[in-house]
Amino acid sequence: MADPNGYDDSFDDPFQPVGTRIESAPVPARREGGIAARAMAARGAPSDYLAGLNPEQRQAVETTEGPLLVLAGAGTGKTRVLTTRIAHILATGRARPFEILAVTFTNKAAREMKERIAGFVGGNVEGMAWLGTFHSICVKILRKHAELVGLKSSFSILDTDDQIRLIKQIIQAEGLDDKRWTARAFAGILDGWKNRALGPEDIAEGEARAFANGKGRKLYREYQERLSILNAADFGDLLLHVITLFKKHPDVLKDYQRRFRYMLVDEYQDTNVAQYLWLRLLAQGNPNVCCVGDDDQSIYGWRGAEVDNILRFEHDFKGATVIRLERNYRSTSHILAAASHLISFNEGRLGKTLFTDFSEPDHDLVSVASVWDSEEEARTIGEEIEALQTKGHSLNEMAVLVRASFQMRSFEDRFVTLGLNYRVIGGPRFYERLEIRDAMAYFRCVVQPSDDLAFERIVNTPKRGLGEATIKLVHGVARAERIPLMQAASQLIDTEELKPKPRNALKNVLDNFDRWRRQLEQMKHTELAEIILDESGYTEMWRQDRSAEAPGRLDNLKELIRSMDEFESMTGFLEHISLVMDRDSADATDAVSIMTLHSAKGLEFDTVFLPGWEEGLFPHQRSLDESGRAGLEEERRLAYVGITRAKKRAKIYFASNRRIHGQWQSSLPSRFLDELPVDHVEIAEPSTSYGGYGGGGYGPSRFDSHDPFDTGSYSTPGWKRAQRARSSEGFSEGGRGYQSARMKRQGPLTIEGELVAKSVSDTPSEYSLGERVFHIKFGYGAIKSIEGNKLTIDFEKAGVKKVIDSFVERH
DNA sequence: TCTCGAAGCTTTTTT
DNA sequence: AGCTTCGAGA
Repeated sequence: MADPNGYDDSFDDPFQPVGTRIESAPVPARREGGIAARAMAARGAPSDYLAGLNPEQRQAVETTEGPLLVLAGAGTGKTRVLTTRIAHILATGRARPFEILAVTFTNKAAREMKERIAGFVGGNVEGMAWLGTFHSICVKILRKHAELVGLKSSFSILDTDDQIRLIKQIIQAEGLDDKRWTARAFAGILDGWKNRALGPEDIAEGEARAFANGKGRKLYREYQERLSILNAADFGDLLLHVITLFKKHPDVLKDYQRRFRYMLVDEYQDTNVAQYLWLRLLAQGNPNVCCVGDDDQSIYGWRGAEVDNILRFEHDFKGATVIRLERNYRSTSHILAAASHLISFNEGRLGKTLFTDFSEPDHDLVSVASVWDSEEEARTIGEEIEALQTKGHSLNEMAVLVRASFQMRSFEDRFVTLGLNYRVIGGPRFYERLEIRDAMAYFRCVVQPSDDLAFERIVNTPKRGLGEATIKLVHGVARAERIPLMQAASQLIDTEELKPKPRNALKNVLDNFDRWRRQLEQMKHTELAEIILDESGYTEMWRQDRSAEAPGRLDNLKELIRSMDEFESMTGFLEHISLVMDRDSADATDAVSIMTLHSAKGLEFDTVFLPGWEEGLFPHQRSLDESGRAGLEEERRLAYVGITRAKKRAKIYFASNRRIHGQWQSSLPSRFLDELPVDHVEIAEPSTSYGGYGGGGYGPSRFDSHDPFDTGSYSTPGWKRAQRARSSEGFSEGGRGYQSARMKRQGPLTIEGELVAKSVSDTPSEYSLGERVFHIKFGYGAIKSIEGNKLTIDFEKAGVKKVIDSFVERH
């Protein structure tokens, strides 16, 4: 990324800060060799980039004005249209690079788009400042206007892990049983709300009550307050804050509306309500919105995507043009026929019919094979891969696409024994690893002393004897004084609340951070990073660790520092990481890919293996339980995505027996098998002696009597969960007792963001000299001197001690 | 405060 | 079955 800080307008961008309205946009001096200059130089020869487009694609590129929905079926050249369109807008001088907003969902997609545009325009895409993910664009906007939504421009971005830990604290602070009401569960609910752009005040009463005996709304509110104290935003907030900003500050919105002359959204079927609202606000000033997507490939409903957005496009954006791209350039006619027939079982589609000229008599039919269990499945697929390999097919052109990641294991096992190269895509990501997150927490504490979550993570990693008891004290001070943990800790070590051992340990940690913070300015950030990990004892901790993973972790830490080198500063690096959690795994070796169907979207392979087509696994039972018909349709789209990944060969498998959660279960073939067109499918011969399931062969009649929506509903996990939830309601009014004493000191929860930065001396103690007070640990005593919020007290039993005022009570 | 054994969860994933 | 998380004892 050329712009590590994400909010640095070094490009030739006449951005006007809020308030200074641009009445007539000044034309900036064009930089020699800049993207616009080059693009405009290419003007007059549009045929260059338009050549080779089919009529529909060309129309999609040239319909620049007004709302446009491009329904791009699988393999119809969607990305090509998107990038050519941008090139076209630039080349015809309709807009300058920084006047185009182009949104994608993943960083990978953004990167690819940048590369391809660069290909058209000749190298330099720097000027495409507003090409990125929803989130990265929001961050960019927010950094500029943070104050308007109650944040400071330096706000940090919480990842899922931080979020869960924070929620957990809030649930505990509420005195709720954090087992019954798990942080994870609430995070999910919260996510749902934020995806729908609902603030604490907007959620429906019923929904707010459903969690934690009606405390849902309160928890939400408290969570948001904590975030603002921490000067942090979670992923959902990035969008929501921008929406709020746009709504409350029409002048700011207007600036952006004016700036973005053309807007493009990729994968529109994956947008959620918040993203839709975001786009709508921007589009109010300017109708040139082009959304590209495929309703048949909407597979992220479970994380808030609204297929409705794409289905309603014509309604929402008046006068919209709809263009269908139906000519498929990827797959054989058999594969297309299979996919099309399958997806036709879905209702409520916008409807596309993919076609291709790519049809030869020797093309393979889509194959369906029955196997005994997952081991045989892996064995069979392994053999087929080896057979193809001997025929000269590249492993890179083969992929095993599974429904759930636990299925990957049997393939890995098998491929290892066969000595077959494979790579797993989408496994645990680099930046999610424990050691990386720990290291990052150290860096975060250095850069942002108020990053409580980071501090908590590493105070006692490696072990320093700073256990729960000590942390609780620090927390107490922080909460009472409304200051960050580190600041609270530094106050605490001036007193005698702590025993000498933890006190020294804590002092040591704080001194270290102070020193590192000073070094930050003098030293190269990579060098400092190494120093931090060394001096903190973190590296040493893993060196001492005798477990098998330890050496790998040390390698990862080295890799982390190496990757920091690409960034200009620690801050730039941290920003990048919080938004870009993926890592380029540009691996040159020839290998079979193993991945989930979800992560396969957008990819293509000559040969695709689709194992595990069994009822309960695919379609997944939980999807059916939770979302009924809609769930089934989404699963079907997933099947469609799977099949359409194949260029030449699609091979489907189902096992009669599968071990799920350690339990062997016999399984029925997926209903999706019956939805494949007989003419384009062959039933593969059982490759091993005990092939086949139950009665042999699969027949369409099998499921006729099998309505998934009224069978066995009393034993499904969903029903059981519902039962459990119901029975638990009512008698969990507990958590009384010690809670009330604690609550007293918390005071009002409405806080101005600035209070966070307040230092001790500003808040004089409410106690007076000579006053008799009670301290939980030291007992009764009289105040001898006051220094800010630190009191020196002569205790009747414990003698003279220095303590913090929030730990004593008047008596 | 740390370490070990027991007890719970396990769909899909990005930012 | 296997991984993480939690609670009891050293």
